Amino acid sequence: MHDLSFFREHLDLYAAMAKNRAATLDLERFRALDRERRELITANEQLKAQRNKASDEIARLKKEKQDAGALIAEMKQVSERIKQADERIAALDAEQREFLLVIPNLPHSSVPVGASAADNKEVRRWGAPPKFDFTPKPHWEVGERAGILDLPAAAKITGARFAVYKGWGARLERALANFFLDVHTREHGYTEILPPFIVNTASLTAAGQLPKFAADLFKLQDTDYWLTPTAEVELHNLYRDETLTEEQLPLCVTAWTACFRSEAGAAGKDTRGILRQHQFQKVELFKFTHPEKSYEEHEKLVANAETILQKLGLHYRTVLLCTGDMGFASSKTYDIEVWLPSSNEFREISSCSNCEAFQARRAGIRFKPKAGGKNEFVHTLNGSGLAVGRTWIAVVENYQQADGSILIPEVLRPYMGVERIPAAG
RNA sequence: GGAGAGGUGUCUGAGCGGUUGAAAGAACUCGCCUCGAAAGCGAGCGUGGGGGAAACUCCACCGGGGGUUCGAAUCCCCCCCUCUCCGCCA
Repeated sequence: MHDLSFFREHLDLYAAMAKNRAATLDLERFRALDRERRELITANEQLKAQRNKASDEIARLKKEKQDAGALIAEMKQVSERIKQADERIAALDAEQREFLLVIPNLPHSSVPVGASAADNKEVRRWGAPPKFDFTPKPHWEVGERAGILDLPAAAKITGARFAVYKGWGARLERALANFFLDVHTREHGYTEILPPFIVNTASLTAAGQLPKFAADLFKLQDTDYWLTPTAEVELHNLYRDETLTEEQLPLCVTAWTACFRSEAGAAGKDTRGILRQHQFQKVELFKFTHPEKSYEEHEKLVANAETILQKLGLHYRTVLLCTGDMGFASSKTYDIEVWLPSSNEFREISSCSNCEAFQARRAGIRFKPKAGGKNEFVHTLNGSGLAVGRTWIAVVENYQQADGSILIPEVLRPYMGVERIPAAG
């Protein structure tokens, strides 16, 4: 959400942003709404001041045993007018809030302007694609052959876009999640959090998923509960409506969770294998930072995520998303894309965003400046560190062997207890 | 799920219809004292919004939302959360 007075004074900025992000924005409607609302508030506050004065006067008169009847009668009228104005203002507030809640964040000046993923900018590349003396198979074939992935079973238990991992496959998923958490907590200074996997409407609104993207989420019937689409929601809301001290910043947390997405807009896309699932595991990185340090911290966060791929020896590239491809709440986003040899392409495995004060304002997360002065909103950053399921795919595809076995990267061996997943499963 | 108790400022904790934005204590900040510190003494110390160059001033906020009233932290209703006991359960 945007700061109201900033928004009011920089409408041109938002008009330009809407164009770059392919969003629609009816500024005339805002102007009319804003004008009416402010005029009403001013007038109403004068009435309230009058009522407050009169209340004191009534109290005084009563104490002195004098008649306050006339004043009470007059205030009865005033109160009625205040009540009507309050109702109208509440309606305008709601309307204005709805208006502001669906406007995406302003992109940072370093973000390239563009319409789609085609305009994203590759900023670096690490490693090289592995060489095979055979044709590498897609992960679902390798997984099925090794007996570590059972998609028909998942279809029976639940439905499409779900997976059953078996034996070493399940072990690999668990090993990856543990490895990620260990690296981020021991080497990168994040505090581990294990949050609920179910969140409420307020949390989703604060993080930016609602009200605009309800269709992407699973909602629990007859409750205010939703399955979390990402631990970003929980981690962000850890400090909702709280004021941190400047000394606490940057506050870095990480969490492993399951994530649930309806994938409503992805019908027919990535239907083979487990690339796009309704349920997947992810280790999330999240930072609450000082506004002046957020871009510095953003680079560090991306590096923290990249470290995991380097340790796993997986070839990847890092891409700066253009205005048209960024998420709703983000000011600047890097995607990390890992190499998948079966399709000869890079696929997203992490998305790291600086949301500046956009989410903090929605959630009321401030900090008290050391030097004194007004409390300010923190900047929030989030990123996958990494998506576990997609890393599973990358390991299985990049380390598959001609005989159907899968070599385990060195760093994972302590977690797996073996050097390779045997061909037979 | 049943029965009860409770949610007030950074914390503890008063208030239970009218100078209460909120007593008191603690913490914190500044000053005095001290070689320094502790104790002591004096002063300050919530958030958001409107107006003003500023001094300052107005409005809102005592879990959330409604209601009663000239006036609500205080009375009534609904909801949420916490705690205790019982039941159930991983």
